[in-house]
Amino acid sequence: MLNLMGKNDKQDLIIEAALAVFREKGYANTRMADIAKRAGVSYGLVYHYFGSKDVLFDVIVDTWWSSAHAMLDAQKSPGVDFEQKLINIIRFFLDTYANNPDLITIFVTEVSRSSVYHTPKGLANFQKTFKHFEDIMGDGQKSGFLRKDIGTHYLTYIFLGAIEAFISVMVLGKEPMSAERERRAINSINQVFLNGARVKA
Amino acid sequence: MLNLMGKNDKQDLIIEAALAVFREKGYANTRMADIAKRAGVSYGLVYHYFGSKDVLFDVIVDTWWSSAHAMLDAQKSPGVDFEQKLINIIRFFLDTYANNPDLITIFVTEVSRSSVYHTPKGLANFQKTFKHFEDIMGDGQKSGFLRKDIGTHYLTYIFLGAIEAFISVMVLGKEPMSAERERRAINSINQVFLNGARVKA
Amino acid sequence: MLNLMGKNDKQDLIIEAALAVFREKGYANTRMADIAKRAGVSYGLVYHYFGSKDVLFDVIVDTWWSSAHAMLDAQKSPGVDFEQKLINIIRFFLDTYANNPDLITIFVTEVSRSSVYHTPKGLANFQKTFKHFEDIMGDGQKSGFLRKDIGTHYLTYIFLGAIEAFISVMVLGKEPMSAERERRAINSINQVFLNGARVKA
Amino acid sequence: MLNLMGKNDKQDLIIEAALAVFREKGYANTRMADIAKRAGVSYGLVYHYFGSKDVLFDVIVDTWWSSAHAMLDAQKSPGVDFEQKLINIIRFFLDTYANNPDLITIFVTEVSRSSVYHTPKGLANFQKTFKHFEDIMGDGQKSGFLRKDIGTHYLTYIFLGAIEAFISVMVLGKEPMSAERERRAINSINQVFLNGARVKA
DNA sequence: CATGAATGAGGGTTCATTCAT
DNA sequence: CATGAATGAACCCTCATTCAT
Repeated sequence: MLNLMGKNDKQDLIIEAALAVFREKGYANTRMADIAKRAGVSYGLVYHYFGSKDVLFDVIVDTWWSSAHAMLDAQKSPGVDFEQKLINIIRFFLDTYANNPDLITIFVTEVSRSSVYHTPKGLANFQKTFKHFEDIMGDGQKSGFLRKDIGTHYLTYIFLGAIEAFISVMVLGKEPMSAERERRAINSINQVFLNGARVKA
Repeated sequence: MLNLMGKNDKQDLIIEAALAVFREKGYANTRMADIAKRAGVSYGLVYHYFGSKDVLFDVIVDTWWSSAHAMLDAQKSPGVDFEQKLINIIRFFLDTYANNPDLITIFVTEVSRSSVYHTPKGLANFQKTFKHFEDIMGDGQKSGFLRKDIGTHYLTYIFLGAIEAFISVMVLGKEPMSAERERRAINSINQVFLNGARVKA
Repeated sequence: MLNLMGKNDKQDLIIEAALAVFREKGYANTRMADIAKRAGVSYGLVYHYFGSKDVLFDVIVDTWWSSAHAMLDAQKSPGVDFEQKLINIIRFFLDTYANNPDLITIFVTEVSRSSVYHTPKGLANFQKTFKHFEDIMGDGQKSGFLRKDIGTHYLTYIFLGAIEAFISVMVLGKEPMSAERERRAINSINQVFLNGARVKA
Repeated sequence: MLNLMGKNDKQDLIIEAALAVFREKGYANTRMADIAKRAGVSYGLVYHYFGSKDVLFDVIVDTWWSSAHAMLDAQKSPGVDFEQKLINIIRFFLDTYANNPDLITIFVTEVSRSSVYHTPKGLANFQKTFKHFEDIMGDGQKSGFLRKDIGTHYLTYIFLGAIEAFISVMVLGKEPMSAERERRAINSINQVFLNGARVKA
């Protein structure tokens, strides 16, 4: 399933082992020896390929940010219906949770807050993502779809926050994903974000 | 400003120093020596009062959870207008950010994801909080204020997610809080959550 | 029962607590705080009276050596029957075990080997005791009671070794003492030491 | 001289250094840094091989108990003359003293009392040894060589006590061993144990 | 490529001791 | 006499990283 480096060799074994161990124990409690053992290689080899624990973690984290940025870039084409864009974005996160739970768990538990706060690179990636969202919200306002009396910042808080909260609860509760759950999540987030939670008069 | 223990003695100095250092460096990179030095006390005194780094951190984290649980409990009284409850909740987070930025920063960067995922106690606290939110949303549905076609889980994702996203962005960007910003945040989150982001027909 | 210092006050409470804790945990694993807590006093007071952990331990150990030296001195009077001397000596150890098990346990487990080997004072006390035994054996040879073809060193090894082995087994096995057991022990040690273990022709 | 692990590598260097340092300073006052320095290896290598100070000590102590148990097992063959068994046992201790004084010194000063009293493993080893001695004494009684009116417990106290006292005095006095001294020790212990110290009528 | 022995700086923790009250 | 808050040197252990083979 996963083949981050393009070569199905020891490097991939190490990456996959690292994903599993980082998810289970968190960055601070992960030992390079754990990763090597899980990958079935000597731990000299981990250094041969990745140089340091930090670099290995970065490789994984970059995988995440790259895919997120790519997905958000893809939503910039003006031809797509706005509501469909929102659905695409939600679906991207849910699919990642379904297909690569280790990766998104690491993102949620190790990167989304701590690493973003404590490293310049993390902050830059976060801000880039946030900017993507704001741009999309700005487009929605320009096209007359979204209300203009709420700043794009706030629209992003609500929409991104909802997705993140959903994913986080799945991760924190280690809940499995299903097609039905995915359908309902997309619909609910979309419904409330666009139409509000209040009963209409 | 802060006086968690009710006595303005060495224990408080240590707690305040710990808040500052944990926020600056994160749990993993915090040295007990840093805390002692910042508090202006000897190395051993931190252990005299708190026993271990872990316990010291827990004391701080418990402060947060306790105040959050207390605030949410207070919203359970049926006499209060539902929309006012939402505003109270949003305001609690914003006020904490304004008055105790170290505490909420530690919560956002060290506790809200990582600790919740990796410790049973963290998970329990999170689930208790989530349950509080769901109960409130359930009350809103029963009273006819909120739509019933969206589950309380999803309503919570949207509302809690929005608040958390807002606070997180403030924390991550180290942005200052102001009365005007607070007013606008409350209004925006409330508006979109209740009425939706879509332009009305 | 025990009143080592002659005053039944805090000092005695501390000594008694120290006896109990040193026996339970051994010197290395005994905390001054444990002793203070067991005695029901603040641990500043332990220092007030005894100055240091080392001194406190020494006070206890000296109690032992003093009583042992005094008993052995008392056996020097020429008027006493030699076999009775041996019995007196054996009985002294057994009675101490019965009346002050903490003290003799500390002697066996903490002093008799380790402290004797590692401290000059311990060695001096041991050598003084050994000399006492040798003198007694020498007297036994001079009076024509003991064989002269075995050096007093070796006679001491056998006799002292037997007593020590008996006491140690009691201590190590935490076995209770009884009058019957005491009678048999005295008789057996005496019998074998004087007449040998071999079946007579 | 000593090669406990069968490979003359770093592990052996560490074991040999540990023997020397544990003997000189005792367990409590031994620093892992001392052992590493004495062995001429880095600090971490001691942990690489032995995991902890405790384990390192245990490895050494197990060496002792194993050899003692093996020797005692070897005396169970019925074909050997009983008096020769006693001599073999005495000689084993004296030879160990001559060939591996560090090991037996550690046993006498750190293990024989304190560790036996304070650790279950130590107690079990001691009891196994004591049982060996009792069995041998029981065989001596059955074969008609030893008197039956003295329990095997007491015969063991006398015989084992004598050996231990002899070795302990050598250790505590740091006395050198010689062939002549060994011959005399064996003869004296054997003589008194079998025939008694009393002048025959 | 691959191994794992070897390194050593770093950090949490302990606990005997001091001293102001 | 009595207390216990305060001190800080000492030490065990961890683990990322290096490097000879």
